[in-house]
Amino acid sequence: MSDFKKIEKKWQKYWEENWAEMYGARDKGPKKYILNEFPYPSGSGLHIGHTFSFTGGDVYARFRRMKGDNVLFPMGWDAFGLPTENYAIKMKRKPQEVTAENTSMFKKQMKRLAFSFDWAREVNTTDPSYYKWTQWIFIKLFEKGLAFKREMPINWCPSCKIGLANEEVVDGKCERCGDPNVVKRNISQWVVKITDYADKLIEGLEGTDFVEKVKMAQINWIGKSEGARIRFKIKDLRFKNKALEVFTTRPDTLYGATFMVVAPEHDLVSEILNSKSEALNKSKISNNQIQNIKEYVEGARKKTDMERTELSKEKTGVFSGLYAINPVTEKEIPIWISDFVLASYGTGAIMAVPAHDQRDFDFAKKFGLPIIEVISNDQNPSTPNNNQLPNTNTQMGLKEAYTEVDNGISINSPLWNGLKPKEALVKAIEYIEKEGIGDKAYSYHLRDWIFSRQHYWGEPIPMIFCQHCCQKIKSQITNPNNQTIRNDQISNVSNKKLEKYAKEKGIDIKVLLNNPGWYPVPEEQLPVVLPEVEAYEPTDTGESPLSNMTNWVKTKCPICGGEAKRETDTMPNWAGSDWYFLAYCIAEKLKEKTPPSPPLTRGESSFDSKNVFTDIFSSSNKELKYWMPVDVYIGGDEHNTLHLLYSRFIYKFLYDLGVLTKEISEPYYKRISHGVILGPDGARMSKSRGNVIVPEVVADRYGVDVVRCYLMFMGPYDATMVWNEKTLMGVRRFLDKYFQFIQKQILDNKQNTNLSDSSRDVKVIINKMIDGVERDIENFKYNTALAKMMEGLNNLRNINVGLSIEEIKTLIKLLAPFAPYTTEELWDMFDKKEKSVHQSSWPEVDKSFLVDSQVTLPVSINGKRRYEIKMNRDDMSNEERVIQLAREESGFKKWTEGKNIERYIYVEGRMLNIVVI
RNA sequence: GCCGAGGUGGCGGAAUUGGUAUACGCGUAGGUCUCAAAAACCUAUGGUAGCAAUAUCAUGAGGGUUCGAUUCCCUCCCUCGGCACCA
Repeated sequence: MSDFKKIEKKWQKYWEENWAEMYGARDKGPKKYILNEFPYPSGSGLHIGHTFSFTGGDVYARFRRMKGDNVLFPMGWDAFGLPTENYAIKMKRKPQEVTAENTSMFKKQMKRLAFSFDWAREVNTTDPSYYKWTQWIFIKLFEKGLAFKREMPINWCPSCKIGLANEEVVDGKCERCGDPNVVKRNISQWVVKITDYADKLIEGLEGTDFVEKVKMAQINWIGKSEGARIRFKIKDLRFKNKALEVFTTRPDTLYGATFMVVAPEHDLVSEILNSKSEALNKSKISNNQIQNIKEYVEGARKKTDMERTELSKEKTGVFSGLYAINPVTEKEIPIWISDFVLASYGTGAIMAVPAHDQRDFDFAKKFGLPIIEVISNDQNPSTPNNNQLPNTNTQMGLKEAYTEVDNGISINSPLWNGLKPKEALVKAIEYIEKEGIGDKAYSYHLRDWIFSRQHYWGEPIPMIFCQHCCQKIKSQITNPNNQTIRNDQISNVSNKKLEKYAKEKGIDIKVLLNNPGWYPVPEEQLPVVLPEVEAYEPTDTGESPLSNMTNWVKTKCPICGGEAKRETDTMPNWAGSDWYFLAYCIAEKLKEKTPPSPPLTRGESSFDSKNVFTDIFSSSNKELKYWMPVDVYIGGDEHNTLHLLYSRFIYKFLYDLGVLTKEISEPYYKRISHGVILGPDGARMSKSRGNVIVPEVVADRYGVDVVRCYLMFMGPYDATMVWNEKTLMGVRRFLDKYFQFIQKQILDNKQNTNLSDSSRDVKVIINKMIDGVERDIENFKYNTALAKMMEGLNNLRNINVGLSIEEIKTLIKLLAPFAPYTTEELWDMFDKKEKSVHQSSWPEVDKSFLVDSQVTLPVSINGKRRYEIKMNRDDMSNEERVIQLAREESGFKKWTEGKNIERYIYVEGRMLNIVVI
C-alpha cells in the first residue's frame, strides 16, 4: 500500500469521531479488563518499547472486543518524576506545563499507532483530582499505624539530592542516575510498614495466574525464612537483665554456637560506648578496647553498602569485651562486632556456628575462635558422644563449614543427638520454647518502605506537624530510642483533645503517640495541592523545595488549633501507580469533582464534598466490583518486583480497610511480561549509542500497520529481540500481498455474481486459519498467529479460486487486530456499507472443516518414519482400514519382509507405527 | 552460591505438550522481467553419500524410560534473567 499515509489519516479521523462507540467500555456484559502499565510521559516521546508492549495489549483488546467482550483497555500517565523536574529546572518552566505538553504528544502518537484505548477513562497521577486519592490512601495508612515517621539512616544520592528506598539502590548505585556514591544519611522519614503484609503478599500469589518467574521474583524478594529467635543472656554487670536476641534458621546447631556477632549499628554497641566509666571499670572492658570499638564502628559507618559487600571475602571485626551464655551448653561465649552482620535483617545479631556456616567459619578462622562440630556427615558416627559435651573446642582440621540440611546427623548435642537436621530442628524449637529461651519465628528480606522524597514534583504528603502537641506528648512519655509505644506507657498520657480526636477518627491512640505531633490533613481539605514555587531545585540540606514556601507550610494544628507546619516531603514515584488500576474503573466519579485549574497555590481547597471518599471507595461500589480484578496485566520485567509488590500491597491494604469488594483479594489475575527490543546492533537502545529506533520514523516510511505487525512477528511476546529491518520488509511484503489478494477477491466477486460454492480445500484453509489465529492470540503467541495467516494466504494464492463474501470478510477480520488501517480500508470496499471492521464479530470456526479431504499419514516402523499413505478423511477414524491401507503400500513389504509384526499403534490422524522384530 | 527461564538450520524462530523435527519469515543460490540495476514474482535451500529414487546422521553433551523423546527422568556443560555476607 503505497498510499498508506492517506489511508491512515482517513481512518484516524473516522475513529476519532466514533471513538466512544468503538472503543469505550460499557458497564455491562462479560467484562475483560486488559491493562498495559501506564508510561512515564518523557520529553522524547513514545519509544519503540512502548509501541511493542502497547501493540500487544491492543491486539488482545481488539480481539476480545470482536469476541463480544466488554473490554476495558485504558491508558493514563505516571507523570510525577525526576526527568520532568530536572527538565523544568533547566528550562525554567513549570513541571505542570511540561507534563501537559508531553502527555499530549504521547496521546497523539498513540492515536496514530491505532491503540484502541478508552480515552474517556484517562488518568494522570499529577492531576490533583487524582492525587487527592493517593493522599487519602496515605492518610489511611497512617491511621492504621502502617505509616510512621522515623529518624533513620537512609540511602542518600548526592547527585539526585534525594533519599532512596532500599529497592532503588542497585549494586550500591543510585538506580536513577547510576551515581555509585550513595551514602547513608540520618533523615527523618515517613516509613510504610509493607512488612506487615509479607505473608499475605506471598499467600495471595496462589490465586493468581502469574508466570512462574514473576511469582518467584516476588517470593524471593519477600524472602521469608523460618527459624527461631533465641535469647542469650549477657554475662556482664551492666547488662545482667538483658538478653541478646538472635534469629537463626538453624536452631538445631545451637550446641555449636561458640561466639556471637552483632552489627556495628546494634543497640548493644552504642550502649557499650555510652557506658559511664565507673561501670566500665567494674566490667572487664578496658579503655583501649572501647577505643578499638569506636574506631571500628566509625569505619563501618563510613563504608557504603557497596563497599561492605564488596569486601566480603575478608572478614573484619572487633571483640566487644562482653560474653554471653549459650543456653544449652551454659558456656561463656564472646560477643564480637562485625559488619558482615546486617543491622537491617533479623535482630541485627547472630549466634555464630562456625562448623556449619561458611561466614561464621571464615570469621572464626580469622580470629582464632573455637569451632565445634554438631552435625556429622557420617551417617553412623563411630563415637556418638552420647550426652557428653566435647572438651576440645577447636577442630582446625575442618576446611569449610558443613552446611547440609538434608543429610548428616546431629552429634555433640545431648538433647537431639542422632537426629537428622530437620528432625533436630523441630526438637530444638520445642525445647527452647519449653524452656522460655526462645520462640519459633520467621524473618523476611523485605524491608519497610521509605516513603519520603525531598523533591518538588511528587504528591505532597498530607501531614501536619504541631510542635506544641509534640512537646506535650513527649513530656508525658519517655521514649528515648524511638521505640514503638507500649500499652503500659499509654496510661501516663492525659490529653483529652487527643483522645477525642482519636475516637472520632477511629484511630488507635498509640498511632498518635508513636508519631508525636503528627496529624493527617483533614480529609475535607484534600487534596493538598502542590503550590507553585519559584525554584524547584532540590537542596543539599535534605529538605524539599517546598520547605521554602512559608505561606504554604504554615497551617493550623487540627487538634490544638495552634500554629503548625505542613510536611514538605513528597511521595515516591510508586505512590501514584499503586492504585491506578482502580482509578480506571471509577474514572468518571473521580472526574465529577474536577479541581479548579490552575492548581491552587494554597493547600486548603474547597471543591470537595465531605462524603465523596466513602462514596468512591466502598465495598459496594459497583464499578470496582464489576471490573476488578485486572484480567491481563502487561508490563516489563523491571516492574515484576517493586511496582507489582507495592501495588498488590496497597490493594490488600484497601481490601482490609473494607473499602473494596470482598470477593477479590488480588488486583491482578494474570501477569504477562513483555520482552525488550534491542537496537539493530544487538545492544540496548540508547541515544549515546545512536541505535535508537523511533516508531514515528519507521511508521512514516512503511506505515503503522507494518510497524505493528513486524513488532508482533519478531518473536515471542516475552522475548528479547533484535531490531532487523530485513525481517520488517518480509512483513511488509506479506501485508501488501494480503491487501492485493483481498482487493482482487472483492473486485472479482462484484463482477461475478454467480460464484459456485468454494471447494472444501478453501474452507479447510480458512477454518484452520480462524482456529489457529484465535488460539494463538488467546495465548499471546502473536508471532505464530501471523505465521498462520501468512501460511493461509500462501495456500489460498496457490489454489487461485474465487472466495465468497463471507470468506473474504473472515480473512479481513482475522488480520484486523494486528493491522487496523489495512483491514478497515478493505472492509470499506464492499458495496453494502457496514460499521467498522473493528466492531464486527470474530468469525466462528466450523470444526468439520479442520481436516483436509485427502489426508497423508506417515507410517513408521519401530518409531522411524518410513513411508506414507494417502486416504480420504472419512477413513481416518477407521483403524482397521488404515492398517489395511498401510499393508497394501509397497513400502510395507520392503520394511517388514522377514520380520514378525508385533503390533500396530495408531494415533488417529497423526501416524501409524508398526512394531516389528 | 541460591532461585527462575532457556540451549533446535547461516539467522529470528515453529512443533497441536509423547506422535511426519526445522512451520512462518530473513538470508543465500538459480531463474523470469529489464539496456542495466532495484523492486516484484517463481524455484531450490539442515549435514553427509548419490545422477536419482533413497539411505544415513542431526534439537548443548552423555545415559535412561518408551513402539516412538526437541518434549518425561538422571548426570554434566553453557547462556540469559532475578536475588545475594539474609544468619
